Amino acid sequence: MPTPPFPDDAGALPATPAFSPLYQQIKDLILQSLQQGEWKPGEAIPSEIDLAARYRVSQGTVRKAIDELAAEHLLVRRQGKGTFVATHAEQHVQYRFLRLVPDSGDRDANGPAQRTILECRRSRATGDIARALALRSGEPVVQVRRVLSFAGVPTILEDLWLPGGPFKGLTAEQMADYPGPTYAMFELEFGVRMVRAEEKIRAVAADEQQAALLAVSPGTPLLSVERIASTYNGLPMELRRGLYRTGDRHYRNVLA
Amino acid sequence: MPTPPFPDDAGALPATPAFSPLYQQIKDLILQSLQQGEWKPGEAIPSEIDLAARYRVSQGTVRKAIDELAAEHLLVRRQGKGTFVATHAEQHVQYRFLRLVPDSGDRDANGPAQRTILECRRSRATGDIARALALRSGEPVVQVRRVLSFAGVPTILEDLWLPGGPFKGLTAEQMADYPGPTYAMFELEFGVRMVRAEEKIRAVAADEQQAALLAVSPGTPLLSVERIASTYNGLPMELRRGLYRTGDRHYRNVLA
DNA sequence: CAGTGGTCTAGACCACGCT
DNA sequence: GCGTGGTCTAGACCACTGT
Repeated sequence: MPTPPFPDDAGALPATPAFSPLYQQIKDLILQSLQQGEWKPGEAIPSEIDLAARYRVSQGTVRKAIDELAAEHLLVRRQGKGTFVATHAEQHVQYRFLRLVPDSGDRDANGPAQRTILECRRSRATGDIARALALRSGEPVVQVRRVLSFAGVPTILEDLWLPGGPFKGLTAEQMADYPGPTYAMFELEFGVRMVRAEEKIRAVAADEQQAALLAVSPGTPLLSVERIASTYNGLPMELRRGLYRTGDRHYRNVLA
Repeated sequence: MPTPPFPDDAGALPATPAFSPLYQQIKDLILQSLQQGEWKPGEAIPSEIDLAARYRVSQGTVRKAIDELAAEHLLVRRQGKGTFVATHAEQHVQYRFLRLVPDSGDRDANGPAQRTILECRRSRATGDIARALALRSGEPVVQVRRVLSFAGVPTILEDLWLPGGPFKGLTAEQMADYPGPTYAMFELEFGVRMVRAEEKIRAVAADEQQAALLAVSPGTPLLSVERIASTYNGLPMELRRGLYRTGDRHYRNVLA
C-alpha cells in the first residue's frame, strides 16, 4: 500500500521533494485509524507483525512508527501484552494535564478533587472563544463553570468552552458525577480524546466574585491558566480558563 | 567492553535482575564522556561507526543510544555532518529555558533582553539554599541579583544562587557583558552545562522593593518562578528565583 | 507453551553536506 | 566522491505475560 519512497514518477521536478520515509507514512496511517476510532482508547491495536503484514512492510518499520506514537503518548507499549491506545482513564497518567501540585509534592495527600458545577449551558461563541476553538462567531458552544476543591478547600475556579457539535448533550450531571478525570468522560461519552494542550500562564488579582468562589480576599494574587486542548488531528476541542490558588500549592513544570 | 546482558554470574539470586540492555550501557558510557568533558558543548562526537568500533558493538546499538541522548537534548544530530554536543550558544535553542513570551507570540519582537546586574557577591548558603543546591549550610555560594528588560521595560527580577566551588571567580562583569545566554557563558567559562530544570510557579504580590525595581505599583500580581537547574549527572548547579511581570507577556507551556 | 514487545546484528541503499 | 547520519530489511534471540 505505501508507495516506496521513490522520486516522483511524473517528469515535472517538484519544488518540494515531498520525500517522506516509509515509517512516517505508516505512522500517518495508524494515526488515521486512531482518529477514525478503528481502535478506541484503552483497546489494543494489532500486533507489530499483523500491522507489518497489513501495510506490507517489515516489522522494524512498523516498530519505528509505533515508537514515535508512543513517545507522543498516543500509544502505550506493554511488553508481553501488546500496544494500546492511550487513555485518560488510567490511575497512572491521571494527572498528565493538571500541573498544580501540593508544595509537599505528594499529589495523593488529599485524594481526588471534588467538583462543584456552578453552571453548564449551551450558548454561542463570542469572537475570542470562536477564534480559540476554530469556530465562527455565533456557533453553538457548551459552557461550564466549576470549582475544584482539595480536602474541602476550594482551589481552582474554571470556565470551560466546548464546541457544541461534538459535545451535544453534555449535562451538569455528567460533569459532576463521572468518577474519574473529566477527559476520560469526554473519551467515553463523546469520543473526543484530548492529546495535546497549550497553556498561557499569568498572575492576576482576584475580583470580588472570584474571591468569593475561592474563599480568599479580593485582590489575592492568583495564577491565571488559559488552556487550549486538541485531539489527534490537532483541532482545538476545548478552551479552559482557570484561576489557581497558589497558597500551599504550585504549578510544577519540568524543562528538559 | 560492555558485558553482554547475561544474568549475574554469582549464585545468589538478585532481588533486582539488574538487567540492562547493551544500548543503555553504551548510553551511560557516552554520558560519562560528556560529563568528563571528553567532548565539549558544540563539538562533534565521533561518528557512529567509530563509536561502534570503540565499544565493540554494532552501529545499530550505538544509534539507539545516541537517539535517546538526542531525544533528551544532550546531543544534536545533523545529517551529513555528524552528531554534536548540545549547547546553549545556538540561536535556534536560545530560549529553551525561558518560557516568558510576548502575548503577540513573536519572541524576537524586541530583540534580546538587556541585563542589569544589581549585585554579584560571594556568600554562604542558608538552610533552604543549601538544600536546593545539595550543599551543606554555610558552604560558599555565589549570589546574583539582576533585572532583565525587554525594549527598555524591566520585566524580570531574578536572584541566582550558584555553588561556590564550580563557579569560583564569577564576576558581575561576566554576568553583564557576555553576549548571549547566561547558560552559554556558564558552559564556556566554568564548564558547567545546564541540562534539565524544574520550575515551581506561583502568583504573588509585589512588595515595595520589588515593585520599585520592576516599575510597577506595590501589590501588583507577579509570577513567582523558582527554578532548580542541573547538569549531566543530575546534580543541582543553580537555584533561581524570578518574578515575572505578566502584563503583556505570559508563561507558555505545552502539555504533550 | 505461544504470543507479544524488546534487543542486537549485519548489510544495502538513500539523503545530505562538504570539498 | 566521500563520509556523515537516515531508512529499510531480515533474522535471531531475549524478556515478559498469560494460558
